[in-house]
Amino acid sequence: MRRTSFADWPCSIARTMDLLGDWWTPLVLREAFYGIKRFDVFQQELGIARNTLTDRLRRLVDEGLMEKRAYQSEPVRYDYVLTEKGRDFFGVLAVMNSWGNRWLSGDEGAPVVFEHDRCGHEAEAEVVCGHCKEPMSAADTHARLGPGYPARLAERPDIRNRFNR
Amino acid sequence: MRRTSFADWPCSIARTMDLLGDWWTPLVLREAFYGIKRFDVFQQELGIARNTLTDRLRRLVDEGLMEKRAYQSEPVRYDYVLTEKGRDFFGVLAVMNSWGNRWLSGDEGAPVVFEHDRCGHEAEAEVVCGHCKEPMSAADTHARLGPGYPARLAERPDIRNRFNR
DNA sequence: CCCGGTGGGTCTCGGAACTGGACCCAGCAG
DNA sequence: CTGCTGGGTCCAGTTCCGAGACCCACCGGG
Repeated sequence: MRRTSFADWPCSIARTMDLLGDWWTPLVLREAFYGIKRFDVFQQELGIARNTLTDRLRRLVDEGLMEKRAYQSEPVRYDYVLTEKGRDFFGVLAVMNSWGNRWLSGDEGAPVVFEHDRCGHEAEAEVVCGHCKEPMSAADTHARLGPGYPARLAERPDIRNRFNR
Repeated sequence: MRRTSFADWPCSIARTMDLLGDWWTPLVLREAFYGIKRFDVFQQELGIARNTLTDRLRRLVDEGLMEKRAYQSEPVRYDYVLTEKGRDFFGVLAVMNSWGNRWLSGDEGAPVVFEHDRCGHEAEAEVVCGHCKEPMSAADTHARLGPGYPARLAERPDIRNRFNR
């Protein structure tokens, strides 16, 4: 009775969660963005069990978000660096950080803030429409079937209903 | 030996993952953004086990992302609607959707795309700096200690090192 | 008055996943 | 030849997850 897999659902959110949707994976990625590369450092900073870390790193490598590199030989030692696919995931973490700063901080304020080097200011991440660059919120955005949506499913009345407004 | 809790870590990403970091919760929220309100519909659309759904909805209500409302009495029937905190989570899902569309779609293209009502165009979500409104990426952003970071921890050399550039 | 349907759940149980800790191995430094 | 470093694997115990059965209040029909 294995966990149901979302990898084949026609939904990028489900697919993303299938890849990264456990408690540790995003934190491993966060460490990687902080510049952590080595197994031991990941392990110490996160306090994660070594086998669990092995597992997460392997999955991230398999899925192409990180790369395992031998950074020396004799003795051969490996480290883990982000690929472009992995670096591109930064946006998700940044938005998650902003949401958490807004809603989960106590009176003392945000634990960690971002600074944007290009403008030199402290700033929260914001989500905007890729076309008009205006903020994008649930109220002014809706979903449509894309080209990759299975035609067979798109016929179903509940699906049509959901995407039809 | 319960799962280690991230709720008290000085990191909004960890706190967010502690709340929502299982496979189902973001999908329940996705359904809510599609306009789903009722228990049965969540259950049928996701194919989630009923007890698991009960659990996820209860946590979302406890954490203030959703609200349980009696929408009729005799018999009393409940539904679940997003609160402001929950609606604000849309950004995270939108960015996750965009990332998945970019990296996890096959040849046939994205399964679901967003349309931004304000400009009327199909558009992917983009993450920008809240200050200068320019795109924010891992390369041009770095993290700093915020006011809510515990002073005691901030002393530690590994922590100082991490946030110091 | 009883039969079944609807909506929103709870109970049970087997299998999977997470955790902590012990163990492993190659190279090298003392 | 002992022990340390770095990058792991193996194992046992506990907890969590998923499927499906069961529950209960109300309603409408015959």
